[in-house]
Amino acid sequence: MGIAERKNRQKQALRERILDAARRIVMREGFAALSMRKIADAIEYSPATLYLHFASRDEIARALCEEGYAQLLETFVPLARIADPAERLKALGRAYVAFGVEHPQTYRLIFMEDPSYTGAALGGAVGASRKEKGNGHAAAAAGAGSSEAGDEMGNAAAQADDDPGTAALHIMIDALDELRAAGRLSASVASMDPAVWAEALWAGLHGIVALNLTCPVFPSAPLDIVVGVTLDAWLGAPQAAQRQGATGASSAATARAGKSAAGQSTAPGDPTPEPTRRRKNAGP
Amino acid sequence: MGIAERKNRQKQALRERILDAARRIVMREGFAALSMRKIADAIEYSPATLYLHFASRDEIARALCEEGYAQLLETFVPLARIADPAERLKALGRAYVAFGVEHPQTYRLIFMEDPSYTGAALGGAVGASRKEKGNGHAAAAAGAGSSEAGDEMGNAAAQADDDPGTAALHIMIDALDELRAAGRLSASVASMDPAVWAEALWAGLHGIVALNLTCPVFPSAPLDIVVGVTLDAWLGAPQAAQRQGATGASSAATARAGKSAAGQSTAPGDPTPEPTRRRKNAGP
DNA sequence: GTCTATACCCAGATAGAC
DNA sequence: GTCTATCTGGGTATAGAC
Repeated sequence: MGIAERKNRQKQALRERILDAARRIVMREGFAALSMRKIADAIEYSPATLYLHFASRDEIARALCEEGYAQLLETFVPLARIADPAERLKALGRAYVAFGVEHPQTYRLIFMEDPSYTGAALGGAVGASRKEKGNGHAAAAAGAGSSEAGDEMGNAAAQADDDPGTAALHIMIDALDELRAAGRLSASVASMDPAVWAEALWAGLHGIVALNLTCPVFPSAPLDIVVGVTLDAWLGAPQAAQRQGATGASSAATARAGKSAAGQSTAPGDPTPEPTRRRKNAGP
Repeated sequence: MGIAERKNRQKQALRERILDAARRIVMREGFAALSMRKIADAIEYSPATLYLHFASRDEIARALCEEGYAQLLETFVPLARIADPAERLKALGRAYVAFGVEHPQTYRLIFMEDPSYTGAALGGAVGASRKEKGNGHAAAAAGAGSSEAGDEMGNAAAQADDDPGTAALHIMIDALDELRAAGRLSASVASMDPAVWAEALWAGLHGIVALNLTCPVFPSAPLDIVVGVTLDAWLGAPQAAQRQGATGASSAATARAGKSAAGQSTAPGDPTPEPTRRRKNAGP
């Protein structure tokens, strides 16, 4: 019967309208300003109607988070095809920072707001490249040998069945594994546990984005420079360790970062810019 | 006349009680849960009374921030006396992370909440080691040569007249300058702009703390290990770059980090622990 | 200085008419 | 399915009595 299906379509359509409105509010005024009333107002429905589609404001927030992770994943996917693992990883790092800078409220929501939001889309992906899932917490420091086990399901693009957040992180982890397998890590970090290495790099990038969103005096140098320096520090400035006189940048890779991280189009298809700095009280 | 002074003392005392109560609420339930009503309730005064001491909730928040920065500075001061600049910088880094982990809500408030809070206590300190104050934003990348200018007022401990936040950051920057002057930076980072280097290191540490507070799956390895790896990456694992077989840690320095960052006493005199993870709705 | 009382705002969520 | 109306509870801030 087509009738039930049409009703279903309509229901889905309204659900999308709700999420659209919610996303717009979050992008404009930040997550704290998101309220059921405002959403209802924006879509010209009564507040009560929202509860026919979402059980609570929290559920809407969670849906927005998933969208955010998917959005981040989308900017990663094309970069996953870069052949050279080091270049790929650098491109991913720059894209990660660019995403945070271009979608500050989205980034805040999925990575800086609430542990339950951040955790929802991350099924314990980090630190367990191909280890068992379990809470690898206890003895993770002694797991350097387990990373070259089987290769089935290991390819980045094939992980789309995971949730987006996990998939995005796997793209990074896979690149790291390749890099390690190729023995291309700079001498000073080659001996470390890859999982720790990955988390430390992630922290570095997250720190750059987070400080940029919250700390007015950061960075004093252009953002791309700081990003380039961080990537070089972890991935190793290609070979020549002794070049001196270069003040801020280290290589062509960093120079390119200037373009890619500052420009607005890291990946195709994001129609919605968010205001760069959040004002104290965004509302009128 | 002693009468006016006594009244003044009483007024100051109540002000302190207000801040005490506010601090306790923030530590227990997070900044978002701080309200005038709750403070008034805690000190058994009427809400209206609070407005005789603070113009708004925001003013209370700002006062709490200053306290937070001062608290952070206190944990830095004793470490500023470590002679070796590399060791000093590592100790500072570990203390920084330890502070964030031990006082999550305080750290959130001063570094992750609102740009105006974070900016209030930071008079443009970063990136301008001894340069003029002005917004060194534009050409900061070309300033590698200006760091050994004059030494008057350059000593870390002498900067107590600055606001606490700035002073704390200057302690780190000074250590970096010394390290650079001594030519002790690892080869791969020796050629960089010190200001950029400092900001990137700061971002790395901030990222570790921030992810630890917000991302449930971070880190999978013990925190101290990740901190140690980050410090080694930026400060250089002392000399031996080729040691292999060490899985997570790299040196005695990292091993020590395990103790200092995990233990509860980085600095003397903080009486108030905060719950480690923030629950979604902390209130009953 | 301190209180009570209150004005005025906002929120999330639900009951029950249509 | 959608609405109106409402419950319940929170918040900032102020007026005016004491």
